[in-house]
Amino acid sequence: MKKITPRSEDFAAWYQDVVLQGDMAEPAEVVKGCMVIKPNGYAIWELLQRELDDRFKATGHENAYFPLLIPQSFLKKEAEHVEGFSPELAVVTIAGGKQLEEPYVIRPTSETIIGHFFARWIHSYRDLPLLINQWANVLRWELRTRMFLRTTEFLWQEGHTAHATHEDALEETLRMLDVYAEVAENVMAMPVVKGMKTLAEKFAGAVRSYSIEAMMQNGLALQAGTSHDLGQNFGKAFDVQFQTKEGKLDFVWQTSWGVSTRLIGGLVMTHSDDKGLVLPPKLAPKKVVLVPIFRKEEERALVLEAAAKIAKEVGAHVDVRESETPGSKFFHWEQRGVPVVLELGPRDVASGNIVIKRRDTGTKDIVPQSEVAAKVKATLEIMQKDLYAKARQRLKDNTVLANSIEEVESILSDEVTAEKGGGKFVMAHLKDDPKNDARIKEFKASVRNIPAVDEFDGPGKCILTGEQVDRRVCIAKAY
RNA sequence: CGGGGCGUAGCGCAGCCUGGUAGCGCACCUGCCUUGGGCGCAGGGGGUCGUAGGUUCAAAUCCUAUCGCCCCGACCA
Repeated sequence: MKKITPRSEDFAAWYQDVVLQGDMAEPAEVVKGCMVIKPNGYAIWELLQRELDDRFKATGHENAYFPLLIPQSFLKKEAEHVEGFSPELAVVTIAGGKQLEEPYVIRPTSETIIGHFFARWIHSYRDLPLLINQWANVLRWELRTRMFLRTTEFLWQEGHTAHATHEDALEETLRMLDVYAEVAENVMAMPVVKGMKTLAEKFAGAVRSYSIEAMMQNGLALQAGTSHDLGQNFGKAFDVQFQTKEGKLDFVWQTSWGVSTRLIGGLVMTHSDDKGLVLPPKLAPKKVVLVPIFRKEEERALVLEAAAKIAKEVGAHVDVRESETPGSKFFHWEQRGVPVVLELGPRDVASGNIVIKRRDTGTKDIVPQSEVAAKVKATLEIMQKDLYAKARQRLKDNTVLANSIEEVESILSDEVTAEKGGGKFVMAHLKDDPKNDARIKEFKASVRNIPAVDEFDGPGKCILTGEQVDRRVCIAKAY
């Protein structure tokens, strides 16, 4: 059986091993940079989709679907947008055996084509706000890919909304950022730093971008979700005008926001260990698996009967496979991140007990069968909380302050970070200016965001320009 | 696109230097035996050695060309 590379040895190899051994996905092989999401991985995505979609609906959004192909000219209508995405576009030039008069691009994101349709649908302030979400695949020709974290094609949702005022649009932008942060923390048990992107790092075509940033076990940052205040940029590019209450014409104020299957990569790198996948109970397709154990034929019937009864009570999957031994079943479910595994053998049938094992801590408890349902429920709840607490502590322990550019650079230097597992979130005072971002990039780090909540010491002088800024920004190396 | 590595059974690899019957581990199939952390034993199936050309009596092995994949970097959710 193939071993999982320990995190301490090679974090990137560990990540690949966990994904493969957890049977979540595999490289598509015949399609460059793409992956096949296998049932075990897709089930996690479905649970995550449900959690997100429920919240989108609860905040007034409706789902819709727009075409995969976008006329090439659409991309060019917003200057920054085309500049930002051009390098990574795949273009359809031939269809039906004929050269197309105007090529289509395969959507890298859908602001442009949605903008086009918004222009047709919106005429009055009464049509606003328009709150649309799309679940879709998009394609970006990335130079380097990693399963879930960055693939050529990926699955995501993209919210697109139009509002009558900038205030409304900004409120929406921040509301959805909050939704993302809430799902990340309460569902994925993945703490995040919520904040505003610098001007250098914002989405191509946005006025301002906001993000949630998570810290992986090696200390690298992962941008886990983004929400954009698009201002009137796309409104003007696509002529999305409406008549105000006062009878004047104005362009709509738009937002867009998205999270992707990348979240699954973040989930893996937040909780999993050297034995394989660890899933927070809320995102575990199988929360409880019961492994029956028996020797003799007469034991078999007794054990399976008891197992079926208990499984029904606690909602467990019984692993009845004849071809595998209990030992191999334990490894099997461990690698797949099942939060709780129950062991039931002749000893337990005789004593009326059952063995309950937690995936994250590896601890085994023996409890009376009469209490197993309550015990499982409690264990799942505790595990969800513990995973979050552990990740929160890691984020806290690896967030440090720095008061000079030299200090930032030395903390993030190659000797201690990246594959070595010593990555940090470095908090420093830095003016939001692309020139300053460029200086940070010199040592392969970036400003992740300017936190919405200042948990540190308030205003200070920019470590590069000496100008007064109102809080520290988060600097880190990132995926 | 720059640097490095690799293409041999489903997967992971050895064989290549020094040309001569296609090999190992895992997985798979059959039977027996086992089952509280990856059971064991016996038998079995499966490969135009990435592709194309060349050298040779003979090529996985030597030569030439070509295609593809992976890793590191630049780009990025």
